[in-house]
Amino acid sequence: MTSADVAHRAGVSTSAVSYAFNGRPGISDETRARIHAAAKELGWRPNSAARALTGARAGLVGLVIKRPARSLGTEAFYADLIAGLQAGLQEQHVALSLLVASDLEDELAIYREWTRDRRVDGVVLTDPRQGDARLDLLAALGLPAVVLGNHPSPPGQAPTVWIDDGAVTTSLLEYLWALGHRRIARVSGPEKYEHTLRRTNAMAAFLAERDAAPAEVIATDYSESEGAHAARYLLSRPAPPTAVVFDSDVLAVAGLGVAQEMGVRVPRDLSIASFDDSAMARLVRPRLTTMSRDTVEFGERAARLLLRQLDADGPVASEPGPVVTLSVRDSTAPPAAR
Amino acid sequence: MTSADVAHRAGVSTSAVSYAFNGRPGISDETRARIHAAAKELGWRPNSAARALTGARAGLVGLVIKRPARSLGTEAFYADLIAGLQAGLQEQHVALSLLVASDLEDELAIYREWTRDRRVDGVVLTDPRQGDARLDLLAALGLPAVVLGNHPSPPGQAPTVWIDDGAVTTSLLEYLWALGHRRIARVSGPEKYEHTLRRTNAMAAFLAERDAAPAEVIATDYSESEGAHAARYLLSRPAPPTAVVFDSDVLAVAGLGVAQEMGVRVPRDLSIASFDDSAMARLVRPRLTTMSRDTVEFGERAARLLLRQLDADGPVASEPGPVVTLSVRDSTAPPAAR
DNA sequence: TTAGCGAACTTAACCGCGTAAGTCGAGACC
DNA sequence: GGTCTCGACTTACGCGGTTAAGTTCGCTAA
Repeated sequence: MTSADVAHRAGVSTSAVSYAFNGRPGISDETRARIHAAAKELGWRPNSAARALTGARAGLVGLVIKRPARSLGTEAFYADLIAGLQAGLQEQHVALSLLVASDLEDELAIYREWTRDRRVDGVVLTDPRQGDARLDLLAALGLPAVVLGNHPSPPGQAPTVWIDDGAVTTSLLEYLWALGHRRIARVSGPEKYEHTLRRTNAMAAFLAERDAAPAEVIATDYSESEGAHAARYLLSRPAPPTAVVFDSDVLAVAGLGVAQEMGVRVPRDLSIASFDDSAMARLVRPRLTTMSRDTVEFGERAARLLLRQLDADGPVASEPGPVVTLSVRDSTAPPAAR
Repeated sequence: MTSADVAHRAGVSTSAVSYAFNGRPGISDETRARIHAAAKELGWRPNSAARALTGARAGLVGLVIKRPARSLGTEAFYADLIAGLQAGLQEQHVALSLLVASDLEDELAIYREWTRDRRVDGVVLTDPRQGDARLDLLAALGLPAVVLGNHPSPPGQAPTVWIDDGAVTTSLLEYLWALGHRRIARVSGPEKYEHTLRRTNAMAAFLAERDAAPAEVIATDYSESEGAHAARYLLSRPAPPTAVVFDSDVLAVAGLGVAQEMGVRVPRDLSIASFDDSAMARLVRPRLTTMSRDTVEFGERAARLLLRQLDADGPVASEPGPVVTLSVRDSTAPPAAR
């Protein structure tokens, strides 16, 4: 079953089939329809390897995950993201290829190789940093990309599906502030990530506006152990915070566990809130108040933006991601009266 | 950078390069070494699209996930599995391609398409059932596969990396029995899966051997809501169980939440144990006693078995997966004296 | 001495598609 | 009426490998 079969059935040459399938001019509408009909009858679709070989689409999009492989399962983010990307790509019969890189050099090498072999048509980038080396490399390689980030990307760079973590942070803090919390601490992710910085800055601005003392922020590597450690530290201070926000739900659940062990009642003695929602946040007791973002939808949008970019010749504009909403559950309450 | 460049540098023809790289005879050891040296100097590796086109390796292995896309993130299993597969495949520069199927028909269609396009060299199958239609199709298509299952596969079928869920079940029950539990219930996964059946049978046999009453088993679709529902039902019986085992940790955590809401103290009034370990089991309070299996390792073994099968001409033998061990944590204790 | 043979390579024909360059016929134009 | 142009296709070649079918050549055996 090759394009020759389709060509024969439609009474044309294989190049006519190729032109028809790639939406190129030089084929009358009538013939084009006849070719598509023939292909449909035979159940033919262009062989992806052959297309990749001639420099056309490979029908494959890549995602590099730069985390220690073992930690992948801990967080729902990547799993949800993958599910979303999948859904978005499937519409155009594009598959997703996954690679786990151990460090930046590794990741860059993968992009080089993918480009060299035309293995993928484009890639999805997560966890952007400031002055991200990957963006420069991808631009140099000419490999189309879409970034999951915090703000529209500057012209000339890969488009971003963005969620403004600053605004999200502010919403969450407004809620806690309204409850009456004045000593709010934060257990964050690594400072190198842009979203971490954005949250930090937004929090600082929020408190400054209200003439409150700066928040204590403890950075972690997102691991349970560092989350637990940070929580233990915060709760054993002379004047412990009345509320702690955690950058991920794994951190939050780890923190919750520590609180329970220390006999700190949540939410009575301590309110806990988390960015990042997931099943875990709903499953623990008390259930966690979180900022919930539809990660699957986030992935779907990224996939579609990437496909649009592949179809378009020129640059494509960034676009906002799904709306983030506050899910108030049982882990937050007004601070206990002193 | 093509094989011609390498050939030129080594002073041979491109076919010599091809033979050398594919370990075929007809090339002297000396020449072979020279060719490999030349390739290394130039940083050349065969273009995967071109190889796929001629019917050789595509350098891609497929994994179809047949779960509602939204639920992917809930369970750590797939994420861990993916991480493991990745690690195992990377050794031979084989990538992983992922597809989410909504139902069996979908999944079968994907295998057909992958075969037709030679898109993947082989696939990994999870959640085998009895008389699994996928195995028949894959055999018919001649698409190499590896199954993550419960027992060595019968000759002529795709090899399995197996973990005997029956034995695992028995271990867990022995522990609970030794603690003194006599009314043990179970919240299981869907009955259609082989591992569910194996556990059910093992549990029945275990109790029968000890002249105990058969256990109450409630099947769910692995969702939090059905898990919670099952737990609520069990705990409101006239003579509630003193211990409940859950087939997955999501179910277990959902059950734990219900117990806490109902004022049932864990582990004092009720012991909870789970097959499937993950970060969540360690993060909740009380921490869950689980049978823990290294899912990442499971994936790695599957990947290596698949690669071995691709290299081998004939059939490859099944092999045991990683050892499953009991992790005793805080959710189990002797039953309260009546 | 010469046919025979196997090891070591090379030549050439694909694999299935994309596309630049060519062909052909019909209408436009002067 | 003859040349031009343009749309609609076709021919022919290349992408980067694999591999069946040669081609050498040194060596053995009768």
